[in-house]
Amino acid sequence: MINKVILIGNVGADPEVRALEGGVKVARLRIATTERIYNRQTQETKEHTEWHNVTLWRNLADVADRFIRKGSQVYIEGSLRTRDWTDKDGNKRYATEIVANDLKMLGRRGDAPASGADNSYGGSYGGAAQSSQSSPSPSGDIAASAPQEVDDLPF
Amino acid sequence: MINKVILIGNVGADPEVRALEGGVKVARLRIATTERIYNRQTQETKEHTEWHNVTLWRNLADVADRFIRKGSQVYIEGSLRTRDWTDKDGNKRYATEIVANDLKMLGRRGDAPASGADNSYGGSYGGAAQSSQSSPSPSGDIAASAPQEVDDLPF
Amino acid sequence: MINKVILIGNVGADPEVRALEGGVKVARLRIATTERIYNRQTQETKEHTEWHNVTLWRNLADVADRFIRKGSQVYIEGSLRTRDWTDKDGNKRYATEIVANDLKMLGRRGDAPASGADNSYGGSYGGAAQSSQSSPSPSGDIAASAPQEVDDLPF
Amino acid sequence: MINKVILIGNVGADPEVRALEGGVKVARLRIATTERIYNRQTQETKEHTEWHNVTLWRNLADVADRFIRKGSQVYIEGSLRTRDWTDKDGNKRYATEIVANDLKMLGRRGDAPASGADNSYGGSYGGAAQSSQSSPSPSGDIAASAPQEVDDLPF
DNA sequence: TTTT
DNA sequence: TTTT
Repeated sequence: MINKVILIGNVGADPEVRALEGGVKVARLRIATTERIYNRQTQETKEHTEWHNVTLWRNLADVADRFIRKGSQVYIEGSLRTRDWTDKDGNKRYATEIVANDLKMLGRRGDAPASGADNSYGGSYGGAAQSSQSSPSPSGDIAASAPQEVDDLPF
Repeated sequence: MINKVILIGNVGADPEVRALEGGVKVARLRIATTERIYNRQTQETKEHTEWHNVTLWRNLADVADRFIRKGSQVYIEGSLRTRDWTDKDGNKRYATEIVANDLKMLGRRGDAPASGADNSYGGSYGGAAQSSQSSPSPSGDIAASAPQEVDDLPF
Repeated sequence: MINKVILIGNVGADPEVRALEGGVKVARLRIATTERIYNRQTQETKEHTEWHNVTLWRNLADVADRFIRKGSQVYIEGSLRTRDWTDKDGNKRYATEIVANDLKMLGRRGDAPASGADNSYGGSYGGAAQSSQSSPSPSGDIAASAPQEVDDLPF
Repeated sequence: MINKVILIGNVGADPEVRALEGGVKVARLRIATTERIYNRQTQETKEHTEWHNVTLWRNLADVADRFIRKGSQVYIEGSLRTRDWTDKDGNKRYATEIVANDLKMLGRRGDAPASGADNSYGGSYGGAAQSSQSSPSPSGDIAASAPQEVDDLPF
């Protein structure tokens, strides 16, 4: 009835983007959420990083494609989906992913994702990606697979 | 950084509960979240049910053990955790679960999980379940792995 | 950037529903969320009830109108909105409300809101409301101001 | 039963911090959440900024005091609380606030809150603030009853 | 004003 | 395997 996931974390690699037959765009992101856990017994703090597979469709895929790079900090809202199949050894396999329905870029406008600040992008993307990199990388509120509409709200 | 899941759904089977060496209690729940999806093209409404594996520890496991039965409607808040191992065929396997940090029972006090709708509590559960059934079955706000404490809040 | 409220609670009174000029429907709900707070010092448990003003528009208003009654347990997702005005004494006044973008009814189908099970509804609503009462009162997944659409998703 | 608020936004001013008798620390933040709303009729996009009053206690107040400045981007999780009183004109007054139970700083480590983008920290804050500014300003995951710090995230 |  |  309610199946909701909220993530804030860093992107582990540039998004994988492809277009399905029919032109529908899909993107896939790996997102790390790191937490520190204090063990009262041993008085030690341990760090645990969890990696999440996020799938984005259409507009959200496009936003990811244009603005998200390895190292970007993002907010994701979505829902859980587990796919299953039978592998070559005849075993039932499962993979759980988050299907996004919202995506926001965090940090300030000029934020350099990852090591991109100091260099490294050099020539690795084609013209379009290049230019979107050099254009002002928006901070949040891009996105919205279903842009809100209003007509006569009295406020 | 933020790794949060919120579920509202129905429990597919009585909880599996066990105690680890050391006495720590763990429970496992299967929770179904069903959504209806309207396809504008075909004008059809399709239903999709997603099944979630939820793990509860200590107090939350105890609450699940005592109050949750097949059919119960519950609210779960928790975080995603993916375990991995190598199976007998040498393949890397993954399983994603939700580790609960909050659990509330939904519906009203007298709500019958599952077939209880017809008022057939009388004898319909075994001894143990009986007694937990006949004790005041709380609606919500049981739980709390980390019970809130207050001492001097000025409100 | 993110302004999100999630409530699960009981409705304090039947919804107030009206139609604006132009036919747009609006409903207002009062929702109580009660929590129990344990004070370790005094070893006492105190209960605190918080009352929330929820505004619902269009489809959600219609769902509230038809299915929600005093005592209903509901899930609300929405966002915070504070209105301000100047009162007759010239003071700036503020009122904060939750504008809903999702609404689900909790509990099982046959759940009686409040004391409605044993009586009281009798004749208190007009024909339409009556019939909607006697029609299957949906548990959840009614609603959706923005119904999901799918056309070519590969799952 | 569930009374949950999630905010991501920018802080409008340095936190107001004070200590109650007994030494308990409290901080108050003003947080702006801005959304863009597309009006299909007029094909215009309007921007709306909502301001939230957030109250933080003890550890969270301390974190706010040390690390949050005007312009900081933050994640807040908390619950709604409405206080009421009677004003000098005898009117019942209400004020709604969010009592935080989690706080994370967003953006990367070196992120300059507000006008800091140009590296102009030099002398712009008073002594105490200075030192907290010059200490490693963590990006997120400080905070909370279980303070979390990061310095060497590999991405 | 709801619920437990 | 739940619920509607």
